Amino acid sequence: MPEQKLKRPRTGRPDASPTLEDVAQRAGVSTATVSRCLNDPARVSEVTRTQVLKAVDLLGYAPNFGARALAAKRTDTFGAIIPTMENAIFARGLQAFQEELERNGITLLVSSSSYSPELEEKQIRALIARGADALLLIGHDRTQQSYDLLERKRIPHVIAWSIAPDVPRTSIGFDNRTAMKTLTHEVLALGHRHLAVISAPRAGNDRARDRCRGVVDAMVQHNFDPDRLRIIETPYSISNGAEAFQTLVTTASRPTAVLCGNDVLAAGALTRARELGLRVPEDISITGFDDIEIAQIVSPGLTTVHVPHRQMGTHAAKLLVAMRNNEYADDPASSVELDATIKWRDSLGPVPETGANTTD
Amino acid sequence: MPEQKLKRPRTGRPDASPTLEDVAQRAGVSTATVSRCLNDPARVSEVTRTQVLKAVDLLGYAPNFGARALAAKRTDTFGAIIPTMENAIFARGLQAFQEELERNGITLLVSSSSYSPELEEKQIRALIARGADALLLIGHDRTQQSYDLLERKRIPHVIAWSIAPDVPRTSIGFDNRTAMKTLTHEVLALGHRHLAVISAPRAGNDRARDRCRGVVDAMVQHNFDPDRLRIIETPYSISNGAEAFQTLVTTASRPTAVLCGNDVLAAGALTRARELGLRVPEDISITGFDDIEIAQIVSPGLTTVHVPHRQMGTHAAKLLVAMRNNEYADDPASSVELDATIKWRDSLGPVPETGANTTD
DNA sequence: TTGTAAGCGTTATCAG
DNA sequence: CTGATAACGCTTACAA
Repeated sequence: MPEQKLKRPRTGRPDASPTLEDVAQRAGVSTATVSRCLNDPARVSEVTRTQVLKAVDLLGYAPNFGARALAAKRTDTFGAIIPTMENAIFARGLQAFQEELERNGITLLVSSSSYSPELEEKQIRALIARGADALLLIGHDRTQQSYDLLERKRIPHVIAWSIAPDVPRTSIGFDNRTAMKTLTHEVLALGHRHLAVISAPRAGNDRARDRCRGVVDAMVQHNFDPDRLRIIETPYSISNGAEAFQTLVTTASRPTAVLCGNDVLAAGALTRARELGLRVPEDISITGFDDIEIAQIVSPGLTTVHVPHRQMGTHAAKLLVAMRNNEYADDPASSVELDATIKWRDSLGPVPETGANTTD
Repeated sequence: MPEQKLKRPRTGRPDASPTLEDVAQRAGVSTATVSRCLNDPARVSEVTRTQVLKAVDLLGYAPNFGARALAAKRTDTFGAIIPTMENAIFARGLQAFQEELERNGITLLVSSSSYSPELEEKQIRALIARGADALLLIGHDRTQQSYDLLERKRIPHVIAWSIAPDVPRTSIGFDNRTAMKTLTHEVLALGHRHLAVISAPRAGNDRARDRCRGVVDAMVQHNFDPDRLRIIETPYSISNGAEAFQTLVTTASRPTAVLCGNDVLAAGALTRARELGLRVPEDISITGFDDIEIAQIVSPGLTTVHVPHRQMGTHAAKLLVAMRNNEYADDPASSVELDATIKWRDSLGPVPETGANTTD
């Protein structure tokens, strides 16, 4: 007597999750039909579709992620690697990125690299290993291995927060250098001659590097000697900003304006200025970069560079979705440059009249 | 002539990712052995292990996520659903959670519910569908369906940021009610009689509810009529905090102390106070809750309740890992209550002497 | 429009 | 200690 071909007797596991097969049985159709119903409803007849869908929610069926990934060779999961989650710099952009992905039925996996290219490489590997279909990366500085890996595995990726016109990579961002240069022009126009900048470490961080360069550009353009520009590098954090500021102002020749690489650093500088009894901007001017929330709650409000966070996030998501769907139609030509504009508040003012600090 | 059994000829796809089989062939062993090498190295001999590992990195092999998930029935991915990513309230705790998971080789999937139980239910479904092995949830308020789902699918989960001693669920947090009560005691001890609170909407948010209750508790204990306590509910955001504060102080009987449900609201209140020309704490006192970074950069520094964010995150992760490994050894007895203490800064001071606002 | 069946790349059970 | 081999649950040609 031939053994009856009864697949998956399901004995003794009354509570296990229902499978496609269960639904198929219930609806009296094949698993293929059920699958189609779920993935491409248009391809099945009205009547069977209703049958199937009824069975689906009767059984509370939900597809098995692993199985689907294995068979379809895609996870509908994208990854994003940002330098840090500890402050809000990337929060708004990431939020927008996520929202756009969600509209496309894609889940976001986020990890952070602590501003280290080596760590980022590890994260890229991890994300790929977890089946990320595409990746969002911040800035252009990373190990060659990272790029090779992305290339070899054919992982669609876009680079945000920075543009590098000369480089053949899809990116969406703004020109950090020009933005900072513009801001510096304003500072100089207010009469400041003695500037200093508090920057993030420039190694492995093209945004930080470009911003510093922007300051230099402006100085050069005004015929000031850029070698006299004091730059302190320190990781982004409120307290580091405060420390750096203190170092700067307790120096013999104190600057009249301190340009910070971002708002977090600037917030720290501002706080310390207050603690030291320095009035901003009467005694000293301070500027930020990013225009995140703290820029408007510190006192005085921070004059800073407004960065189109949400736009970048949304656009990056759209780009990435398109790239994934076109099966790696990576095209540097679809790169986008957005504008970063100055946001005036109160922390930047004219140079103080007292000549005590002038060294010119 | 029997056809030669040559699995996976791999013709024409020279760049596809190598599989276990490729590695096995290369190393001259079976796929089973390779798998063991990777998952339980102790169970294979020294020599073959070296062979296999050599082949592995020669080929740059990385396991396929979907296949592994399908076969092993686990993804090594945990999920976390937090009410919001828009401010830093949960950032530090989540960071710690993530770090601990990473130590255990687990990836974190984060999503946010916008403080809506319905949305949270959707997120729970989504995370489970994506194969999350375990879940971190915030607070106890959620739909019954959410709990049922978790139960039915046997998903290990812990609840953080809140404790509910009477409820049989594994949780790790602090007592929001008592913490707020303690803070209120201090406020009352400073002579304030006319209090107001700016809270997040209490529906679906047990933390917010408990904090308000704490204020009432303290008032009752001091024999003050809690009905005279003005409570404004508004979603967490700087600008909402500012608006609520303005409403409060432009009212006929202005409070001398405003207790805010969290630091974000308080920062808004503080900012608006300044804009309105009110000195804090000389004219009016303001308190926060959470002790996130902005609490120390606003001016004056915010007197607030320090919440053990990182501890919660780390502990939650440990708990969850243990639960997953013990195959759902969910035990409410392993719940942990941490301490939340008052962090004194400068925004809370004695009640102003001018009797203009006293209504007692 | 629907069904059949061949994978997808692992893990895990059992023999050897 | 190692090798066959049967799942795992789904997608997707290919046929009917």
